[in-house]
Amino acid sequence: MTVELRHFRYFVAVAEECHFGRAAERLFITQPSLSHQIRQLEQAVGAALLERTTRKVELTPAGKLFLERAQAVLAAAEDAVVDAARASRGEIGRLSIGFTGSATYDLLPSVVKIVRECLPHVSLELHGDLLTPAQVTGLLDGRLDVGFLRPPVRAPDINLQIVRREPLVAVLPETHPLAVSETISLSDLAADPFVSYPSQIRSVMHDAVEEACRRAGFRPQVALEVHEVATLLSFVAAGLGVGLVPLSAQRLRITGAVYRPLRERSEAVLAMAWRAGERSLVVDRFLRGVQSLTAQETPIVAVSGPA
Amino acid sequence: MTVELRHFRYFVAVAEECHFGRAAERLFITQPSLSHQIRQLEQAVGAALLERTTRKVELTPAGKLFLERAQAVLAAAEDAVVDAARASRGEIGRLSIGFTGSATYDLLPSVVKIVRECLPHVSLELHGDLLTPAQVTGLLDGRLDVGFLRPPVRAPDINLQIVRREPLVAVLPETHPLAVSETISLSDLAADPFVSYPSQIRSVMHDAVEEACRRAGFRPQVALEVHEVATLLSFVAAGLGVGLVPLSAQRLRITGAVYRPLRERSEAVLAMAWRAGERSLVVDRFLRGVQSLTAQETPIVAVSGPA
DNA sequence: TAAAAATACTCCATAGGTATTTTAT
DNA sequence: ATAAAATACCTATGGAGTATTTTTA
Repeated sequence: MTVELRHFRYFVAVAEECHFGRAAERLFITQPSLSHQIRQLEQAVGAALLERTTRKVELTPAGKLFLERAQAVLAAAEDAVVDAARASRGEIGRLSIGFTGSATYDLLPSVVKIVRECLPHVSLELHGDLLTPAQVTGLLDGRLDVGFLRPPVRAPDINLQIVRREPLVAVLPETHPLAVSETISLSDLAADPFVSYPSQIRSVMHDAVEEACRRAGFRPQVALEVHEVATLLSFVAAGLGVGLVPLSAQRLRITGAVYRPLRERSEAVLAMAWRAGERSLVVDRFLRGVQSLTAQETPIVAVSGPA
Repeated sequence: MTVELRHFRYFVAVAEECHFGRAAERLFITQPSLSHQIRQLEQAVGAALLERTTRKVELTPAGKLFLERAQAVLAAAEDAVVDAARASRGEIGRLSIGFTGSATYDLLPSVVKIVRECLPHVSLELHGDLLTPAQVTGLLDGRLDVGFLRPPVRAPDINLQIVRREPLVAVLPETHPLAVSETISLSDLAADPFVSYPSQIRSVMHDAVEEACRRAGFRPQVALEVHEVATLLSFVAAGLGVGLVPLSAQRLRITGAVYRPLRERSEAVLAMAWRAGERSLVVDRFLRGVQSLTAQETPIVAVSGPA
């Protein structure tokens, strides 16, 4: 004999009514059938759950405990069904989103806003400061649903959409001679030590910096390599060198360092990534939400001049 | 169609195996039967839980959520059965015990000790400072399983067993003239104001005090009535009168008041009470535990002379 | 084309029904 | 004496089996 939900339902009815006849009526079955099922349950449990005489039915201590548990089981089973239905309609669910370092700061509020508006009952799981390769593996093995990262991504099965193209800006110690200029030319920094991004792990920001400098006619002398924009800022503020960051990182400020726009054209691309075969309604709605924002050409972060 | 535990079991197997054939094997049923049951489940839920092709089976987002819930439901159902069996064997359970004011202080540690030894997995619920009538109603309506109270109890369906007979001792302000004596005679207190127990609600301690004084040849002038021994002590310490308490209350001390044994014989009886029709193994074992202690004539509290 | 899920049907185990007996107040 | 649970036996729903078809990688 295996215990089924039926047994729980029947037991709860009898325990609540303290009467087989009334319980049977409530369950739309006959009293003998109910008696039989309760007997089966007691046999399966291996203990008496009800103390019955012909005048009254009452719970044994084991029955009292079982009643509480049975009610919990029935509620949990019901919830499982209802919530699965809701999840299939995209009403509830979980969304796991990854951010590359700089995007963490300015994109996160917009993302949270989109989710709260489009997907009110979806819980968010946010992973900041993930470099592109970490996000790609996260997407592929299911730990992430959506990633905000810097291309290129060399993986099939990952869809990409450019969310933002933004210029690089220079970060200078406030004591730097050029800190007095409104804008600066990248070539003026040719002699400065650079705080840049990891070269080993093929960071895209590293490449962007190298490329910008190459076009300005020099190779930067990299004094330090950092993983996070915040670290870069603190090193620049300490006077250890100059750096380049995406415009959006200007959100993040630190005393002792200033941002200055570059006269040269430069570009860092931020893209949104997701699994090509994505089925989830929740992810789908989120993607649409982000797309509608970027489509209307409203820069998610309004830039208000040099910091 | 009603969802049964069977559906949960089958779904979990398929979700874990990601393969109908293997899951069916594991469940000792055939693949078509399993397919049919899963289909029923999906119909009942009203959502696709599995994405199947002939090459692979994978979970939809709703299916992922349902898998977690289903596993929880199955575990809860299993636990309900196992724990009910344990409860019937008295291995787990709850025990709710009431104490009269004075017994709270000296009996509680012994009670906890008995439970920890005889009933290791039983959780204790303790209710202190309950007068006899409150305990009797608590026992009758099931809020208490056992009570330690002072007789008499005028209710059928309640079993009583005397746990301890103890003399009364006098509590005097330390400034009282008789506080210098080793022992005192109750009749010497005939002129003193008394701090005593409630007369309205037929407190047994009140009767015990009245009776002791009557036998000593006087009626006490009751200056104050209190509900708890601790309150009595503080009033005596404040010099508002003298009082009588059961010997066991000596555990409780207060600066400014002293205990003195009485030369007269006096007696306060403490009894253990429980429902006459008690079925619970847990209660039964507890009662036996207490009985074995009182039977061997070991006073639960050793008295070490006047305080 | 081959592996695996779905479909079509058949069968019997058992949930549930009816009639009756037992039991405790 | 009677209300209510247990027992005995019967019925039929539906869970599970066998054989087969459909699907897609």
